[in-house]
Amino acid sequence: MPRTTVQRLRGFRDFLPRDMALREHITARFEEIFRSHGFQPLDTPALEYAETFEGKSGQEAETLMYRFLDHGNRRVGLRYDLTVPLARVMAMHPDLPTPFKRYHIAPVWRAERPQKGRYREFWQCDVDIVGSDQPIADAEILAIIPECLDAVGFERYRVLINNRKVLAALARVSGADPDQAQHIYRSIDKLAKVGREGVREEMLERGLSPATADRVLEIVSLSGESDEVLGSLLELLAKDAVGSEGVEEMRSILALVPSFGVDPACFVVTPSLARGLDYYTGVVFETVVDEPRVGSVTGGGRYDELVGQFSGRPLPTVGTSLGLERIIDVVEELRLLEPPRVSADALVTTFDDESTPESVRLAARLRAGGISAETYVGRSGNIRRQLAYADRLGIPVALILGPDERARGEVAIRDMRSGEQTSVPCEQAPERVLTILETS
RNA sequence: GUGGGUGUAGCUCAGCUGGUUAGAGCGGUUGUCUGUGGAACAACAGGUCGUGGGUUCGAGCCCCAUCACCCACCCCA
Repeated sequence: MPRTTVQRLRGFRDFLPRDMALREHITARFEEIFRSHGFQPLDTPALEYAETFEGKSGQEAETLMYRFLDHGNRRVGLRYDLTVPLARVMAMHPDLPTPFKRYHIAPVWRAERPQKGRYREFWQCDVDIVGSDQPIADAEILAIIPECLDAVGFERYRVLINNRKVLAALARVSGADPDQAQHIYRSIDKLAKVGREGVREEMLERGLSPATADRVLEIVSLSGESDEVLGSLLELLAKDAVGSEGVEEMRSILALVPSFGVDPACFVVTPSLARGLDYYTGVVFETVVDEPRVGSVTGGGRYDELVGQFSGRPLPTVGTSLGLERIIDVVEELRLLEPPRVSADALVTTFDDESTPESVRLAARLRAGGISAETYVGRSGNIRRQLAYADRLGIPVALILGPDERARGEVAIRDMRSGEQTSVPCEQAPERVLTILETS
């Protein structure tokens, strides 16, 4: 028989049960937090008209989109992020009450060269608030980031914040040509990576004058307490109305964040933060961790024009994306969470074919009592093999229903961790199993 | 898209300067053990040495190409 090649597409992964345990645990925590803030669930198709995604995120992003012709010769594409589909949904459902708060946990696809912390199919956990231009919306999104990261054990991270308006002002104030603005953003974004000299060199290479480059560097190198940096920024950009507005926005947002119950110390105003996606119009932010080096684990910002690209009627929106696999990489590397067990709580063994129905009924009784229970589905008999099965899967309780027990209307219940085993009347089985589960 | 590294069993690897039938540990299955897991012992299964070509009497080992994976750049979650 000819065999099919056993191969996965590059950058695509299988998630085995041991992987799923952690993934689901983490997404469940995020979901809990999102819902506790009143965000509602949303899902959209993986595949959409290519046009939906085009002209939204930027040139760079577009080259990374999976696009192709379907059987009906339609130009289609796999979603590149969850933000653009949200904008499309808002435009298609103008009756949705605003402000609209939604979360969306789903895979996205990018045809990049895979490497550490980077895959072609990966999951984003997005929260967005559509239809509010108020600082409280930005503040709530920002506050949720540390709440989520803390919930999965993160201890050291920084949420960098900047504002596109400040960036635009920076380009104007330093005397660059308007068409050089993009070059400036590109270069300064690498400040932390290549240092001042590296950024300066790159700006000169891209045709900026030394005087302009130095002025850019002066502003971008500001660091320290957020209040101080904001104050200095305001002075340096005083002549620029939009830039000053951007600074004030950050000030009012950061002033509100502590009221959400998060420690403001993790937020760092970072004038060099640019972010690549074209649709951002106001504050932008991303979270970085120093160890392990996985790049940013979250990214987001305010995009007030994107919905308007679909409906003609702009809706101010702010949101963020948490990168599931990078967060998992950190959690695994630093052993921040114990992966939960995904096996059943109890295994009911089958002694022989004749008594198997009784074992099946016992498992059903356990389930009715709120215990996840499976009956061994391999060949009956050979208790040794069945206990080994429970052991391998990490099932903490095994039940044995042999002739001796049946004669007395009992069942033997074995605590797989301690090896202790006692017989109890069948009716008491759920109670006994629960006791073992609680103590382990 | 650009640069670098690596490809031998499911996993981690060994394989002496090219020399008969390619090995180990772990894992898997089965048995010792037709009423008891984690241990031990034994057996078995599993490999066209990534693929194609070349050099050679002879290639897992040398050369070329190609593919895949990893790392970095670009960009990003």
